[in-house]
Amino acid sequence: MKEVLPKFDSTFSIDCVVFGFDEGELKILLIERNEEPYKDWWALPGNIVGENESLDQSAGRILNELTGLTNIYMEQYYTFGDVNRHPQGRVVSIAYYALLRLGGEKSVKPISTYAKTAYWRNVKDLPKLAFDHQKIFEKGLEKIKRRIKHQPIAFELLPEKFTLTQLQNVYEVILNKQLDKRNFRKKMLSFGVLKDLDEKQQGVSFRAATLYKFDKRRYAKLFGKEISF
Amino acid sequence: MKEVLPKFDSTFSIDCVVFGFDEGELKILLIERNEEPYKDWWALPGNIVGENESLDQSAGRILNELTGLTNIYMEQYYTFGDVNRHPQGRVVSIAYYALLRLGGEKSVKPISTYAKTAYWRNVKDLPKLAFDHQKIFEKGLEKIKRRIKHQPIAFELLPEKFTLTQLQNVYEVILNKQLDKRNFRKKMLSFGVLKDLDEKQQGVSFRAATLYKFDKRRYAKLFGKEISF
DNA sequence: ATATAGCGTGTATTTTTTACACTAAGTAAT
DNA sequence: ATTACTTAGTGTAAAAAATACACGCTATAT
Repeated sequence: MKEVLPKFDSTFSIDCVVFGFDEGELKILLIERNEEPYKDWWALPGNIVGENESLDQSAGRILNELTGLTNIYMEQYYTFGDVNRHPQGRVVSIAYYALLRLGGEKSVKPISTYAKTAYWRNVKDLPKLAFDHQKIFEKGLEKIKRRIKHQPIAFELLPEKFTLTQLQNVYEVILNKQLDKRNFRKKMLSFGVLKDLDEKQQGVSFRAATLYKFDKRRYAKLFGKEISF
Repeated sequence: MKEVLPKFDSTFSIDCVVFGFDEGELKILLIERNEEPYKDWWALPGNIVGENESLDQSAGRILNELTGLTNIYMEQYYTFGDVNRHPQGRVVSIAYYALLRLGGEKSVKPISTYAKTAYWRNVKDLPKLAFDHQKIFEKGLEKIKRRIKHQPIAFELLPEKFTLTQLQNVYEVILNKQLDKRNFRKKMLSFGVLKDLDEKQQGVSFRAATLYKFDKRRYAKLFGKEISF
């Protein structure tokens, strides 16, 4: 059976742009490579897809190995296949972006076997990246810029309970522009997918804001009625 | 060098959803397979990516082999990588959609070495497809539904000179809903990217409509000012 | 001359988006 | 307790965009 398919010296990998939102900044997770090629360079976390893994599984595994977390929100967005993108042979890379909650416990201490270190870096201040990872990152950022206008992905970057100001910050930093506070709140609340928790922020040194929660059930019921930001 | 990369029994292919618009209908190009697996089944045109081809090149080649045309508008939109999607081994498939002008000369007589036949089929009346091609098609259709609202892709489905009614038909058939004629025209013309050619339709048995052309230069100048339909 | 089929056009209403600034509430320091 | 400070929370008016809606015009065919 198998011999029917031509085999080249080729393989495929997954690369992940892992976004996190922390202290008003949009960050991504970079690793410092420990192996050739591009040893000691900064790179996006990624890996070869296993023989018996689907692409989504593989991306999930890579994120789990890196963060210890499961059930991370992620989405495939583009596949990079230039012939010479990898110096050691033909490697087609399927890119995923992931969105992570950093708020609160700051739980994400990246670990990885194949990397020396892993750090969160502000997307506005990235080092030079290995391979074509700069391009992969840029396309990923573009993608979430577009998607945040229609899909409720902003919540994936926030703790379960969040304030409207925090939510607005996420939109502002991803869309890279200031939004009007009153208009933002009016519109956001008008979608009817935010649940007022009758609860206030804790531990802030000023007036505490109301906490909200994204109401997935309500959103699901709106069935495709796209949020249009 | 190369031995550093693990090699599996794996390869990648391109599959194309080739859209065409003809006589008010949205169609795609299907081939009848001439080889195992799925011999005699209908399938999306596709092929293995060559060793020294980028993905875009490969998609271009496949389309060229099939239609004889070059410079077809196409766009990669998703990669399908379930472990068992191909019965003969691990084949990850990168999907492209293509948009073709069928109007006028009806020039596209599909040919292919690896297919018995190729036919245009209305998207509303597709046969059972090989592999996971149904899924690939559906995602492709979704994609252009979404994209036609923001990008000037409708023109790729029309001859260079077209009437506003034809343009409206493209939107209607892709969005799968009726649009108001006056509102459509008002909005479409307001973008300022249609050039009135001072020319009328020929050979129609009723009042001839004005022909328009998509003005790429003007569109490019609007730089990202997205059309929002 | 007449029938026919699609072309081309404007206005009023509703909805959505935008612009804009002050008071309230809680904390921290004195 | 008073004060200073910082962020929360709120409404309205104007502008822009989206929608709903119907008929005379024009070229062709007979």
